[in-house]
Amino acid sequence: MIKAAYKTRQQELLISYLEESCGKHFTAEDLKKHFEEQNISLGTATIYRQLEKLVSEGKVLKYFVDEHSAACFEYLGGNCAEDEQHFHLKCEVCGTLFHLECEELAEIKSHLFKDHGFELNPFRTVLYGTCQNCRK
Amino acid sequence: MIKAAYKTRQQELLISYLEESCGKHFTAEDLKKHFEEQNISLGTATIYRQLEKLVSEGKVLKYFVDEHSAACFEYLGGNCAEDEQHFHLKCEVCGTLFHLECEELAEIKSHLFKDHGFELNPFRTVLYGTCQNCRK
DNA sequence: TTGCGTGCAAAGGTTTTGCATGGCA
DNA sequence: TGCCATGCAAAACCTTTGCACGCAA
Repeated sequence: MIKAAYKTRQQELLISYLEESCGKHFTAEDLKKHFEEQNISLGTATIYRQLEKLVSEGKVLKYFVDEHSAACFEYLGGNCAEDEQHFHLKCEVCGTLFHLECEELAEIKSHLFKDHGFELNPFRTVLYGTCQNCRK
Repeated sequence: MIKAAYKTRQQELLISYLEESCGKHFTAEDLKKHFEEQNISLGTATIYRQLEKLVSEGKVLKYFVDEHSAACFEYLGGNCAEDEQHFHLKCEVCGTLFHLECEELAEIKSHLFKDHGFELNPFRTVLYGTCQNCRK
């Protein structure tokens, strides 16, 4: 049984703002404030529910900058969502989000699968570390 | 000004249990339950405060598996600290947290480093997916 | 005796949930 | 009309903090 998935005004507002802001990241509160400033009402629960859906579709990435502070969300865009074959690297120093090419993903993924029976979900996985620039 | 750092019964109990359970991970709640089962009283705040101290001393590792669920703690001190470099695999279905062996870690890590200049932080990174059991 | 550690309960912040209402198809 | 999405408030959740008391040195 498949859910109907209606289109709503709130959904469109949220997605369209995220699309505009590709490459930036937001907390749920950031988003709420943004719409408040425009006198657009968007409930917190709605924001979380929409974001969760987008995350599970691979259109938005969710990650954590600080240990126990709010989650960050970042739009990955239509083009990225299409092909499943990429990883996300998050630099803990500068905060940049990198996209890792397919070959490496395939390598790691198949390694985990063959040797450990573990089927990796690249949508949800974020590799944390330090990028080239920040290591200097 | 240096703090006095008293030795307490609770502290000893906690450390000794962690030492026994080297290589395993716990949430604060796991620890609390463990001591409750033995009819040993150990307040939640005390557990957090002791763990925090151990983390800052580098004897215990603290990491986050799921977005907003409890932090995991793992003893690093003493004998097992050596090369206990491992990855964390989290099954999205059953919720189990697995520890991945060293060789694979090294492989993935050096790959990212050599080919992408990215220095992976294995403590912070959790690989999400589906484990062998849950794929059946 | 001094002052750190403990334990309880309350506060803190983020996210989820229940439920009535609104709105898409 | 049927049923999903929304929004509010309350609940849930983990963790931190305030404060009085206990206990190590």
